[in-house]
Amino acid sequence: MLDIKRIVENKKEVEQALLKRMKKDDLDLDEIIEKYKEKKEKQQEYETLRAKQKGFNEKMAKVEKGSKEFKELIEDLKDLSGKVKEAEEEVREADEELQEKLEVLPNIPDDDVVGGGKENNRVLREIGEKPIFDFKIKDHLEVGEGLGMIDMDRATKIAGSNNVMYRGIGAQLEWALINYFIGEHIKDGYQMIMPPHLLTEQSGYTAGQLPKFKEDVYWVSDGNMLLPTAETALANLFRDELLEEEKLPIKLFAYTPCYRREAGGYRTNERGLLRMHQFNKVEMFQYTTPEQSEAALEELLNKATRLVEGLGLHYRVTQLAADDCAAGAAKTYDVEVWMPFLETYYEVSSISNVRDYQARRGNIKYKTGEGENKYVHMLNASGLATSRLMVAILETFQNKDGSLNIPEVLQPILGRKIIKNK
RNA sequence: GGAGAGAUGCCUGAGUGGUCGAAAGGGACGCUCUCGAAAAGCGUUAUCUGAGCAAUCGGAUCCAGGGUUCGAAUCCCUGUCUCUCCUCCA
Repeated sequence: MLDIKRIVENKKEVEQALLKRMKKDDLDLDEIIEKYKEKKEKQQEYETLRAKQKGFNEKMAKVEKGSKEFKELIEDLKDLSGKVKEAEEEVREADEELQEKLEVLPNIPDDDVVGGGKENNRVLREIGEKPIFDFKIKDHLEVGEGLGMIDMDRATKIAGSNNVMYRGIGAQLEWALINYFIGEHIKDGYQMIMPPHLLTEQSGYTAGQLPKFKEDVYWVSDGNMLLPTAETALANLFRDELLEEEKLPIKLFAYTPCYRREAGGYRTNERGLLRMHQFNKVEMFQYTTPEQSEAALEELLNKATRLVEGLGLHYRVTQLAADDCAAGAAKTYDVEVWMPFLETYYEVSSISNVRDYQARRGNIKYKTGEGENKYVHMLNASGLATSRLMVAILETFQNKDGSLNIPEVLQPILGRKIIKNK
């Protein structure tokens, strides 16, 4: 949610920034400003009438109940009461219309975010090198199924298509990844959260997934939704709360499965574990003051890249163009890992500064030293998406004989260096 | 799942349909006193929002949303949450 005052006061500037991620035809700030003015006018009208009405209260209390004067007053006031109600209704309508227009606007991109969509994403750096194989490599499914780590057929049997089941050492490896990330986040002073997976509609709204992605999340019969990412839970922790400035930044992380309908269908080449209805992800999250949020974004990016590096995988960092960022994000980095078989990079972490966009929706503020209540800034970052990394690991560390080397950092957790068929 | 009770300011807690943004106590903060502290006394102590340079004036908020009424913290309905008892359980 954008600040209506900012739109009114800096229309040109806001418009220019939003055009980096919106088509001109979809953006009509004048209409919004018009609505805002209309609402304010109606509000004035209502308040004047209401003040008048309240003014009579004292008099009514003093006048004897059954008296002639009393009855006459009531007749007059009935008329006024009707007007007050009408005015109130008009304010409500105008405000609703305003909110509707306002809440679909995406966040204002940061100055250093370029306009346009995916095609304008910028690769900032590539780390490590593409592995070279002296044999014909298999894709991750072949490696994983060959070693009995993944059982797609039975997963599909019990849960339908686009589901996966890890088995034996495969399940252990996935779990070891999660453990590795958890350990690193705890070392860095992040607090671990285990949130509920079934969230209310309101939570989806605050996080910004609703109403836009209503079709993409799973709904259960009592009206709650299955979280599509732990971000949805973490972004709602302090909803309607006033935080203490000294407590900021608040650094959190959570491991949860992420549930997504992926209703739009699958790209045909996204075989196997690349896109699933349920995948594992560790999510990092920060609540900061506006002054702290830029440094926090860099910190989160560093954390994410360090984890990938720890695994010994080749990756690159890109900065997303305005229209490729999630609607709430003002600036987003992606960490993309190299998938040797597909010969493409795939996102394993998306690191976003949402600034006060979610805080406005969720009414999350902090008290400054001067006693002023200000919206917090919020940041989210995968740290990391384990199911995707599994793909990269299976493809990158495979050997000619079908066995798989285990990344060094995971060896102590798993108690072995290599996975092979007996 | 069944039965009942409740939701009021930073906290505890009172509240009659009108003069209630709300008693009282506590806490916190400030001042007086003191070398300092304690104690005591006095005072201050919600948020959002509109107009105004300002003093100030107006509106909203007693869980949320509807309703009744000239007027609602107070009455009615619905929802949410909390607590107690029973039931069921990992």
